[in-house]
Amino acid sequence: MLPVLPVNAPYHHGDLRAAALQMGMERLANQEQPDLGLRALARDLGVSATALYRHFPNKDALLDALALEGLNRLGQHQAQAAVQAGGGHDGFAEVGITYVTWAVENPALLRLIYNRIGLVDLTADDPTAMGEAFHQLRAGIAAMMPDEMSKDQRAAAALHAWSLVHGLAMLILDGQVEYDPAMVRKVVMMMDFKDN
Amino acid sequence: MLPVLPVNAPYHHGDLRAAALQMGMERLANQEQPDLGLRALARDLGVSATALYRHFPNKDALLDALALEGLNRLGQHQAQAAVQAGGGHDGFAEVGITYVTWAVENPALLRLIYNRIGLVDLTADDPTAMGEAFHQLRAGIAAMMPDEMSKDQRAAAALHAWSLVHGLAMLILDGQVEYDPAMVRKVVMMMDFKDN
DNA sequence: CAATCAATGCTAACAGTGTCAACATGTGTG
DNA sequence: CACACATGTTGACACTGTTAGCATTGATTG
Repeated sequence: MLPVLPVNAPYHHGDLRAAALQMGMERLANQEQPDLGLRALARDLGVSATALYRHFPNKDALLDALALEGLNRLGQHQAQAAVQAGGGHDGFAEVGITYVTWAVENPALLRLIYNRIGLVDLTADDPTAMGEAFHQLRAGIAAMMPDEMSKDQRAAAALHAWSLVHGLAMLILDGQVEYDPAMVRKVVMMMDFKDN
Repeated sequence: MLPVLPVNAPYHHGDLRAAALQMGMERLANQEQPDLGLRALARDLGVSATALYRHFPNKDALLDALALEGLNRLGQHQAQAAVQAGGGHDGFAEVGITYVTWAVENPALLRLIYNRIGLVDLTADDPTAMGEAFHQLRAGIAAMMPDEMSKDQRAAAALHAWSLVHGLAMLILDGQVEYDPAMVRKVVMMMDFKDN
């Protein structure tokens, strides 16, 4: 939380952009409702509030950068879980459990990701970095669906699975459901794709 | 959006509390990202900003009141859907589809509900009105689970179903998934409880 | 090496917010 | 009628994001 001294200091006060992002990520990791205000961040960085405007056009851009970093971390985490878990129903369920677990361990970050993604036009011609990272996450989910399904079935099944784990994660994050790893496993394993 | 003249005017300027809530609900119904600021509301109500403090201790209390109203509407809507749909797998799926549809039609309100509920202590001795309304929604879901299940199974199945529809609704609201009623039906109908 | 220039940072200010204290006004009751 | 209380207003404070203008540092170039 104290001012961070970056290793690389190419400019007269250091790599402020990286320092700001690092401090933001720390807050997202350590606090349920982190204060990501520009002034508050700048204060704890030992810098004037307006200095951040040399690195981000506005507050939203800073939040987007944090969300992108989080999205990349989530994507990596999920991809790694996918190779470890292998295929089949149980393997896929394992990946879903991983998603919920990550959400529980990074509540503020996950919330930021989805808050920010909601504002991005995912159908734009020039896809943003965030749209790109998000697309990869989606593709990873779809790739795990059973081979014998038709294309439509796969799409529906992927959405079904994603909705389930995302909804469960959100309910836990919002405090409606007490977090219980055994319960999470039970609920996710319950998933089966009725062929109708 | 213009100043609202209440029918009952028991005090010298009218029932400001009801007028504020009504205006808030209108904004939640008509705008994706409604401005629920105290000053903005008061301005459009034709009243000074601090007047609202005679009816709500602070801004959060106003938001809570709006969320409670939304929660009650959602609960009523779901209860009605439950009696219409009847029992069984298809009946339950119908109720789930109703949930998603309501969410799509009331995006800002649903978001407010879940944002506010996250801040409520649902295990408190003196349950708030919101905790109460929320508990009823939960009970309604659990009551629809198949009779032949054990208590634990029923709890898991209820959470499974709730997670699915809530997650699907959230993904649509956040813009990751295009809203398509047929797709929603397909995804929800896919639900089946594997007995493991 | 010295001069220039762009990158980076600072101060001051503006509009907006939630909130409090003090004052004003209308309403109902003894 | 007079009093008390509920309600509404004004003014102020601390906070926020943001912009304009000025200062400083580091890198580049003659």
